[in-house]
Amino acid sequence: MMSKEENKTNLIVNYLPQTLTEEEFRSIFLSIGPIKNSKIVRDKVTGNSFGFGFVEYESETDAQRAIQTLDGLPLQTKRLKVAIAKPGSENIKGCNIYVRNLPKHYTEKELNEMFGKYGKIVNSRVMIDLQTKESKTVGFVLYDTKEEADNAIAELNNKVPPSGTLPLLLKYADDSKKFRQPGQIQQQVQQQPSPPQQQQPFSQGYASFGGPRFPSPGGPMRTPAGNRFRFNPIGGPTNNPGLLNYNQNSFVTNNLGINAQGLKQENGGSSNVIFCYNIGNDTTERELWTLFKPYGTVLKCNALWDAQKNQCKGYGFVTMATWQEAAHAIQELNGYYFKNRPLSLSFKT
DNA sequence: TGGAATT
Repeated sequence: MMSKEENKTNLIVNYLPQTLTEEEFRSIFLSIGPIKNSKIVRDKVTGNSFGFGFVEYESETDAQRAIQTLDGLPLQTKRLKVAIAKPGSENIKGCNIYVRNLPKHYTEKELNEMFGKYGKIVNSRVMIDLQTKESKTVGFVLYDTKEEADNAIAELNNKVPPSGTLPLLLKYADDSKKFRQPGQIQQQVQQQPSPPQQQQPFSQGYASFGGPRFPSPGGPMRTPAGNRFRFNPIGGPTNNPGLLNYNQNSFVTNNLGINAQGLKQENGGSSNVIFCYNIGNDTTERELWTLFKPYGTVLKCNALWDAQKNQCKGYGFVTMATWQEAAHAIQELNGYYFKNRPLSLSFKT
């Protein structure tokens, strides 16, 4: 058996949308290459996703390609973070610190400066209030090792930062494990993707400074904001500057009501139907469903069939549950390469 | 008193 230190094929994937199914998760990563296994980590009792998962590839090359291609992938209101998973046997628990009483003006930058002295920071965040956009003066710092976290708590707990007035309160973030304790059984895990579930409104995403983003120093490559790409679950990635034509800091604002590139609520706000042009002539309705599912509840997929040529006519229609979901899908997928063709998406007129 | 980074 290969020693765990050599294993560079197992990836940890963070910031998964809450509603992402195992099937969708797998299909995104399968587009890179063959997978040994994949799993979204869930609460054993409720089945709720913890928002992260694992994907193990058969080859290191594919694992690296998955990082290059999928790290930073926008999915619903989040951006995936993809990195090599540390071997489970390592001392990787208790590395996450919860911080209270941060000075109001602190962002991750100041947090990293303050905490970086005590070790390698894998991830950090400052929570902000969605309404006021102000810091909640609460944050998290995830270190690489337990020793670093221990050291930071010993050095910084109850200390008043240079620009602050209150002493910092530091705790191990998951010492209580409240949310993982067995509670009352609510419902069994639903394995089937159907029936269509109600999507969470865009505004329910969490926020930290910069919104869901490419987190802090120390981790593997971050896709820079200037190197945006679209991901095509079937045809592979391609550069496309049209994606996320708002800056990362406006993520939260955009989640509250999409208003991008000509997609305006006044052009009906009523049509849920997307006209999909240039889908090629071998595209199935199932493929369309897979393509659009990350953007909401797909009610109907239709690929028009040419009976004479016995092939798809090269266009179709996809009906989403709401105008917002349709707008979101158009915003994300228009111009995006699907089976080596740029999709042309618009509201059905 | 708080999100979701080790199955």
